[in-house]
Amino acid sequence: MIRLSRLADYAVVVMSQIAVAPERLHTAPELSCEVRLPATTVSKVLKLLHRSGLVTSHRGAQGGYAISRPATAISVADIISAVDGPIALTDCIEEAPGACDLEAICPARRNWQAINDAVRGALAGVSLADLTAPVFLMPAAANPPELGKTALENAGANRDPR
Amino acid sequence: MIRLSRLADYAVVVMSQIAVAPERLHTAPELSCEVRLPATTVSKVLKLLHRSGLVTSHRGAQGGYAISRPATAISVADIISAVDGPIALTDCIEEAPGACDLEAICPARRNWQAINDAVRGALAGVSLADLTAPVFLMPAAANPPELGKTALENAGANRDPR
DNA sequence: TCATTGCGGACTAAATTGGTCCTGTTTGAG
DNA sequence: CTCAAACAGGACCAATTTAGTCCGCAATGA
Repeated sequence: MIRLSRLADYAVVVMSQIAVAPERLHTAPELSCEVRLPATTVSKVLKLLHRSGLVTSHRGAQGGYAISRPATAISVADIISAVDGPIALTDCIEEAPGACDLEAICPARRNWQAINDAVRGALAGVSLADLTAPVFLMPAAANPPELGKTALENAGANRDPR
Repeated sequence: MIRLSRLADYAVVVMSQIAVAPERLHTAPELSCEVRLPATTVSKVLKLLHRSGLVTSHRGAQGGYAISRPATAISVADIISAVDGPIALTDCIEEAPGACDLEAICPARRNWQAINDAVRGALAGVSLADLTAPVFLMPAAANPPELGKTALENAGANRDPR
């Protein structure tokens, strides 16, 4: 189903929650409660987010987590890859060459990279700030125009209310 | 890992193979051989592709599968959803409302749809013809660590080479 | 009429994932 | 100085999902 892992889903939700009060520290139990997810699981997610530098942590009593940079500077792609590892639709994207014995003959192989980048671009085009905004506008508006047309912008154009 | 199911991967490869000789019929065993995948599995994939109308089938001796429309009119998104079902990154996209008890409070929920569409758009933007074209390769084959310019943009530009 | 080929679904085995738990370590408060 | 609150890291198990196989049936052309 080309589904996101559940942990990645959680991560986005948790990050959104933190982003609501960016200045404050948030403890794992507190977030767990706000977000209605098991404390241990939330904790696990937070650890992963911390490892990738998306949140800062403070140990000890009165400790907790805080967002490490403005929500506009964190993309959904960042969050997903923090929990799930690099965004790679197929094995042959991250594996060493030779891992797949089809390499020589597979006409698609060559282009998986492009497909993958398309998806990654789409996810990179949505920031955490976009998510918490009450109404999600196409982020092209929110992003520096120097980036040029983003995948999401295109995607937005393609957006078929199927 | 936001990974494609292996079956979806296979499906793309198999479709590519069929697309190479669009006029001919291809039997499952034949394709299995060309693509170096177990015959039973290839067969399974072909059945799924047929159900979604991506290939036509002819039973009986001398039967086989053929592509149902020009490769330019089949997108990667079509193939993936034929095998894996609708492209839905999270549960709450396809499930009935109320399935998730976070609905009321989750600030991200509302926007998953947009993210999902972005990804789907990216996949819909690449056609089977693009995949089989020898030169779908984008100029920046080694893409930058930062994903400023997106693959989709390039992909879009390369679209429909003939 | 028979070999070939697709059709549909049931079933099993393996891989992945989610979720829990346990044992540190750090640090502020009392 | 001590204790409790909080994070850190990893081992572990259970449940779900997925891949892959197999079976009997149906169609069809030689």
